[in-house]
Parts: sequence; structure tokens; C-alpha cells
Amino acid sequence: MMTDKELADLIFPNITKTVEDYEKMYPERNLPEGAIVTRYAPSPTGYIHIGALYQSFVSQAFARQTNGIFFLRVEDTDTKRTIDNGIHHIINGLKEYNVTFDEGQIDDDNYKGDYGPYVQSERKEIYQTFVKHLLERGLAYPCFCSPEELDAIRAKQEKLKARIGYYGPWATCRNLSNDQRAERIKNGDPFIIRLKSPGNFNNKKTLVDAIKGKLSFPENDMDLVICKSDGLPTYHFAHLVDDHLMRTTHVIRGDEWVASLPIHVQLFEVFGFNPPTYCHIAPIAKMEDGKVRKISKRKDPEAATSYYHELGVPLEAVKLYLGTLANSGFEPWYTSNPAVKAEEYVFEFSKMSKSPAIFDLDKLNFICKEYMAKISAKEVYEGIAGYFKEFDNDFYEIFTKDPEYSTAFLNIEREQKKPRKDLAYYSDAKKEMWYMFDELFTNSWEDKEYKVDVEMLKDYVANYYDSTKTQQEWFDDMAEFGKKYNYATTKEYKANPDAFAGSIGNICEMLRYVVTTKHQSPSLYDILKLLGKERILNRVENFASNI
RNA sequence: GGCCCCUUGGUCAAGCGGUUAAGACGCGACCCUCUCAAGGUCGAAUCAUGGGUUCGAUUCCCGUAGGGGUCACCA
Repeated sequence: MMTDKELADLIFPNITKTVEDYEKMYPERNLPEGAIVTRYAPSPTGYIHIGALYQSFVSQAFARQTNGIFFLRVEDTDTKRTIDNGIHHIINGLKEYNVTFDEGQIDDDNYKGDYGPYVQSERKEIYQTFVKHLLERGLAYPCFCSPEELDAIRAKQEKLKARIGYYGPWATCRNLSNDQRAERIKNGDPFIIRLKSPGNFNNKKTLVDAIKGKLSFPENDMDLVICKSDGLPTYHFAHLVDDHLMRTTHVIRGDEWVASLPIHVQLFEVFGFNPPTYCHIAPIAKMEDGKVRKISKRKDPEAATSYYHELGVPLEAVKLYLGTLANSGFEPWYTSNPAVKAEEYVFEFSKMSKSPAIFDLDKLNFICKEYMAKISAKEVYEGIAGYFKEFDNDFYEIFTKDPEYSTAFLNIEREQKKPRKDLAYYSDAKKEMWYMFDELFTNSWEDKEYKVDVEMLKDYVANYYDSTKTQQEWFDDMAEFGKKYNYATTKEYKANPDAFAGSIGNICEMLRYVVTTKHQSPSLYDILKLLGKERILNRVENFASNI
């Protein structure tokens, strides 16, 4: 009769370390009371989902606000999904949003932390040690069922309306003798390793999730796969080993995992470890045809963080938006604190929503505008330059030719108590200010109906306009000039429209139209000043000859 | 289908047994020394449903409906 120990040695002859060895190697962390140790644990697909950004941003905030640790663990046990450079894209993609790590791979060439390796494919020996530990105690067993046999079991269960899964009487390999197992292994039969579940489906179990609150469910009685045929662990088992050994205090992850909680809790119990605090975050959703659904990588371009980058959205604003979704207290906090960073807010798990939030583009746009108005013209300039350098080099060249000029335009109506709010995205710059550049200025006055007194404007610009005047003086001058052509102040004109040719406002309007080709623009005074007398006159004359 | 979770205006949401049920986005109206963008004022719009418990339920309990998640050698 072969013992469990002998079987374990047969399966893992090269594993000589023990669970205890690893316990000593990765001791409890020495951190201040209440410090949160958490992680972001992506598969290296290179893709960053908006929900993943949300989770990592929140996780980072929790760790930092408690003087804890936020680390990156690469979950590459699914070799089929791993792509080259996937991690490079993830690290750099998150860095754009100021999400950075204390441990794990912290940038393209540097690694940090004493609880590694932080890449699952490099932890094979550790996982196998833990699997062997179970095998030695008869708490796990090799299973030789082929995918076809498993399908057959499932089909039978469906027919009988039984619970689907590998458990109890359905778990046929559970009852093999060790001699039978050894024989099949020696025979070269492929196998995987399952946990011999001690759970009873009829026993209820409750636990408290930091976000969802009290959760109750039946004990897990499925004999789950813990070690795949390639020798790598499944997610569940890797989660147990890694989060225990890395001394994670809070597992912050999407709530698609709550259904796995019975399994995870059981795994910790089997080893006698304390489980971490679970924090299951509701997903970011989307409304489609009146139905709510999780925002999807396949169907929704806006699911990728790169989408916002390409759109020219200020990435800080995306984070601010995510902050409003995370905790309702966040929004009043940042609106009343002009110069703060999103991650400085003290988040609370208990204030996170239990149900999905529908992504609201209108709200994001609003936040973008607020953000753009709050930062300096210089910062806006940098953001715009960065965007166009990547996506429209022609405009980039023009825009950056005279940084002072461009910045001055961006500063119009900015340094005041209620700053101008017309830009939402960096990419808006081109359509908002193209007419400020002679290279782009085209004779495209489209409003053919609109009547302009060209002679009057020529007279005004040539003989009255003075770019050194203050705004008030400028306006007063224009009022004075207006009298010559029988244009009154707005008030006077409104009171007696028939007595005048028009109002000062009408003169401004004509000038604005001629100079910008548009009926709307930022402060005309500032635009004229930036353009300078000569260019204004050119445009007026140009208008006269093109009309 | 089994198991689990969720449900306040169009959206994000406050509320935690007694409130005229906050606030924000969006929407509408009006006001505003040059137009826009803003800003200001006002407005429309919410407790899924049926039973309990209670002097009193948006708040607590149960059922119903609707929604979501999950049932892989994927994470």
C-alpha cells in the first residue's frame, strides 16, 4: 500500500522545501498599525481596462493613505494569454495615470521588494511545495479524467438536474487508491491535481466583505483543480499562496470574484492561514438598449484606458471621475480643494457602491472642463503639445512654434475667479484656436447672410485701434468711435433701436467675425491684442477682397 | 437551471425609523457691462412591488419582480 507521502514524492520528486520554509522566508511584514498591503494583479495582456485602472487607483490610494504597500504581481499562469511586452504596456499605461508600485516590477528595468518573485511563472516551485504539502496529507489527489470524461459528467448532471461540478459521488478520481494512482502516473497518463474538498454544501458560511458587507453562502464541496497539467497553479491556488506569502492584507478586486469566495476561504482554512480582508469592487457598466452591462473589452472602445489618451482627455480628469465613482465624498472634496491630487483623498471601503455604476461621459466632460480651467495655461499648453505631437504633428509644429503666443491664448480669461471653460480635451485646442495661426487661417467666412461694414472696420482698426489700451479703455474708445457711424451703447440701442445703425456689440461682432471667421470666440479684446494691429488690418482687407 | 449579490430622479448619489427625500452631471427657463464658454437664480424629475414589524417606514424582516455576477486544466 502506497502512502500519501510516497505518492507526493512520486508526483513532485524534486520539491524538497516545505511550506514552513517559505513561511520563514516571507515573514509577517513590519508595518504600522492599520497599514494596508494590497496589489494589482493583471494578466500580462498589455491591455488596461478602465475597471482595472479604477481598481488599481483605489488600491493604491488605500495603501498609501495607510502607509502600506501597493505591489504589482504578474499573473501569467495562463501561458496562452501572455503577450510579449504586456507588462511594459501595463506599467507604462498606469504610470500615465500616476499609478505606480512599491514592489514588483516598478518600471521597465527595475524590480523591488522582498516578497518576490512577483511573477507567477517564476513561482512554480513555491506553488508545487504547497500542493505537495496537501498531497502528503491526503488533502489533494491527482485526477486523470480527460476533458471528454468531464464533459460526460456534466451532461449527465444537466440531465439529472444535479449541481454541475466535480464533487462527492461525481468525483471519481477521489476514490482511486494510491496504488492505482501511482500506476497511472508511472504509465504516463496525464493528470491534474484537485483539492479534496472538506466542505459540505449544506453548511452555510458567512463572512464580511469590506465593501459588500455580510455575505453568506454554502461551503464549497467541489474538488477544484489546484494544479494544472503544465504544473502551474490555477488562479484560486495561486491567490492563496501568493497573497498569503506576500502578506497581502486586503484583496481588492472586481466583484466577479465573490462567487469564488467559498473556494478561497476554504483554501485558507485547509492551510490554517488567516484569510485577507476581501474588498470586492462593483464594475463600471454601460447602458445599452435599456440594459445595464459591464463595460466590455470586446464591444466597447471606451473600456480601454488608451481610448482616453487617444481622445485627448486629460488623464488626471479620468482619475477624478473615477474618484467620484469610488466615494461620494470625493467630489465635494476636490471641488473645494483647488490644488489637490486625486490620490490624496482618504477613501473608505464602506462608502463604495455595492452595485455597478454606469459610465457617464457627460460627467467626465464636465470634470475635464473643470480640470482644464483649474490648471495653469502652461500646463494646458504642455498637455496640448503632448497630444498633438503624438497625433497631429502638423498642428504640433504650428502650435509650438511660438510657445508664448499659444500660452497667451490659452490664458485668455483664465486667471480670474471664474475661469473660462471651453476646453474639455487637449484635442479641442485645434478647433478652438486654429484661426490664431496665419498658417491655418483660411478665407472661409461661411455666414453669407451676415452683413459687415468693411469700411467702418478698416477705419476703426487703422485709425482708432490701440493695442496698448486696457480692456476698459478699449471698450470706451470703441464707444467713442461708434458715435461716428451712429452706433450706440447696447443700453441706448436697446432703448431706441430705430435711432441707431446698431450697437457697440454689433461692431464687436463684425470684427470678431472678420478676424476669426466665427461668431463665437473668447474675449475679442484679448484676441485682437494677441493678433496685433497689422494682422488685424490684413484680415479685414483680406475679408474685403474675398467677400 | 443551482448558488450569490444588487435595486433612491435619465446618470452618479446623500440618507442609515419621524427630512419640504441633500448635492453633482445632464435637461429646461430666466438674468448677465462684446459673442460664446462660463457664472447666477429658478424649475421638471427618484425611494421597483406586495406583505409584515412599528404610533410611524426610503430606512428593519419576508415574499415577488427586475437587474447583475458566477458555475473551466481563464484569470
